[in-house]
Amino acid sequence: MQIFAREGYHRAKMEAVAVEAGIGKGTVYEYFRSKTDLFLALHDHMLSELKAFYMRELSGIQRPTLILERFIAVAFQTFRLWEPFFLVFFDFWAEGGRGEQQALLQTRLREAQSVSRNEIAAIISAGVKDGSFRCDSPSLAAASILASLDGLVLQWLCDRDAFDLDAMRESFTQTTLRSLRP
Amino acid sequence: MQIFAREGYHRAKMEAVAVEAGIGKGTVYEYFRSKTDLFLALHDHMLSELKAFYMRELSGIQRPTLILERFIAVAFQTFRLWEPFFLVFFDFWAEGGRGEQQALLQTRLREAQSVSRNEIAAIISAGVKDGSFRCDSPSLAAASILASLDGLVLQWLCDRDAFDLDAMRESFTQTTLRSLRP
DNA sequence: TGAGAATGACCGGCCAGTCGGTCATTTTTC
DNA sequence: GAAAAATGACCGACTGGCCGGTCATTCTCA
Repeated sequence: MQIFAREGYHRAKMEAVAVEAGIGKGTVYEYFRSKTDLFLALHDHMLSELKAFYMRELSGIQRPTLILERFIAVAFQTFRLWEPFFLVFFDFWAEGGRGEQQALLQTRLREAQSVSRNEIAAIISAGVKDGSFRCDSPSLAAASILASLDGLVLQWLCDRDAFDLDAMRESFTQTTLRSLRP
Repeated sequence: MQIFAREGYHRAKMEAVAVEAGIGKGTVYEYFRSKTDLFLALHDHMLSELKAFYMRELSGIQRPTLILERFIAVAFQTFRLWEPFFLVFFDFWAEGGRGEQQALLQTRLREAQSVSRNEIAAIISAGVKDGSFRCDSPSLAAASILASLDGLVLQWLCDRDAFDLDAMRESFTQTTLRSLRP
């Protein structure tokens, strides 16, 4: 992750990965068939870690409004906490948008997106049911929220200084919750 | 643009660019010092074209509400119209987030971001002044809107089928305008 | 002592960038 | 106005370095 985050997939050298891991280059190939394989494995690992983090942080909360509020807060936390993760993720997006050639990668990307979208949509739906939210299409709303977060982390990473992350979180939370208010 | 969009910066070959342009590889180097130089020039060109497109589509509209509504509509139009552009832009984001090494690129990225943010913020401010909007921080709101659009195009390109662009535009427009309503 | 883990020198494909040369067009000269 | 000279856009074969992946050898440990 260190190497891929710093250099990007294409510039990252297997030699550097081995050195960072404190092993020989050949040893890397004992565990991963190829560079692509390593990269894919890294992605899967990070994604499951991230998911576990969310589960941990959101477990036990009942009211949809609070879950959503907390979700956004946690998302903003991950920006800083998982900065290398997102740097690596950039490469996935860049490749995944290309399609065709990168079928494997694209499949994972889509799956990850749809899983998180469904999860958020479920929370919104629950909120609609118990009257704390009003929303015509929870799925669209979920996609929109996730897109915003993607876009925000992207902007932040491209220009950390121009971005007051805390102010943005505050503002974004308010806006999002207000847009769902009955 | 064709080649960079289809292959991504790193996979794109200068040879392929030359073939696509119907010239010899050597000739490319008569006009661009290096691959990076070509890529940067492409970016600048596309950005100014895009800007011109927005100017054309938004000129003459007076009321802030209508400008913003139209802006969002045009943005969604560009998703389809400028698809290759955004594919290329992915690479810029992926590299620009890396910093250090890519100083030139990052500078451009930041500048482009801040220019568009200021433009949107100005529209919102105008709306606040004439009473058609309510907003504590036009700058934050603008950043949020742009981030959403970035994230949406990203999601769409990664999975065009799972995304009803028109429905999303409709929903996003309503949500955004509602969040600014006094 | 041998089976499996670890190693890093090495190989081969790849590709950005170079360079000597061609040729159509323009300019100069007589 | 025609021959000669100058120009510079264009070309693509070639090179040098880079790096993913391999494999013969060394190491480790039970």
